[in-house]
Amino acid sequence: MTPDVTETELAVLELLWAAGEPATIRAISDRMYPRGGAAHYATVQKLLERLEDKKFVRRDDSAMAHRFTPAVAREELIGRRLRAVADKLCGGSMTPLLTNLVESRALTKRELSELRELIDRLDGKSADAMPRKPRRKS
Amino acid sequence: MTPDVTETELAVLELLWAAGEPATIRAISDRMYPRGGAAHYATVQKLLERLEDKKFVRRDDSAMAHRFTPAVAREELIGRRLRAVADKLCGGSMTPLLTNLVESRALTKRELSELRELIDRLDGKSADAMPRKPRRKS
DNA sequence: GCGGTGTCAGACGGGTTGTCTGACCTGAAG
DNA sequence: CTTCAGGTCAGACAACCCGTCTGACACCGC
Repeated sequence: MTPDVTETELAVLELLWAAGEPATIRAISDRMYPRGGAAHYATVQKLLERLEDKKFVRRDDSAMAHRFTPAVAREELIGRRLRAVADKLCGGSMTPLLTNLVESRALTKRELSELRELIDRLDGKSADAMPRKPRRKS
Repeated sequence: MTPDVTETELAVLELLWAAGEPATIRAISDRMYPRGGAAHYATVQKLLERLEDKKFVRRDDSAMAHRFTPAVAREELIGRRLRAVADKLCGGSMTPLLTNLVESRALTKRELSELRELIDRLDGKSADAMPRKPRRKS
């Protein structure tokens, strides 16, 4: 369930994301393997086929040269992998990931304050308790 | 470089973490495969060997029954995987992970405020020259 | 000696992954 | 019509990984 993409499949996805519009196999192939022959073309073809199977790209086969577009955004992929980490290592809870990130000093002061802003915004929006005030009901 | 552990290898690591003290192959094997034979024992042996190669466990071979202890903490593993995600999907920057995590609504109000506490603590410790608008405090 | 308990090296079988080949289809140029 | 460039599809292929398992050997206490 909830499959993941391979390294090379990810490279294809990256190109699709970068393209911003439906792309053909040749377009991808030419970028991935400049002066690559028919074999490389076929490789890309197979990668796209597998990506389609896993629902990571959509295929438009109305025209003769099929057009492919990403079916998931990069953030979606990030989310999946984060959830995978949380599932396997934290019993599904995301909090340890957060604390690990914050404590690892991998964040600049600037990022820290950005994060604080984010929390404040979300805290105010999604929930019902405002600072210092008791809750209301929706 | 920077190898990762397999699903089953992780199971072994979990047992080592849970044990809290150096454990022998048999101890692990008995827990992983109750009423498992010599084959399962050998499986655990191989798993530990590979874990040792990857520097995830340390081996004490002074006594006849070697004792194994984890060489990395769970948080370390979490950190590695997070960094892997960041490297492959965010060009190495951790920020997208953060925003994704926070925006995914996977956090309860309680966790949010805990996180805020953490940030406040860390931010205040590392440098406190930054004036901040008053934040409610407990 | 012998059985129980270790260790170590290595094979095996299935699955995945990237690569590549071949047969077929189609539309346009010669 | 034939040819041919460009597509599509199915499938083979080698290499690798991973969990499993086997076999040979070492050590100890009885």
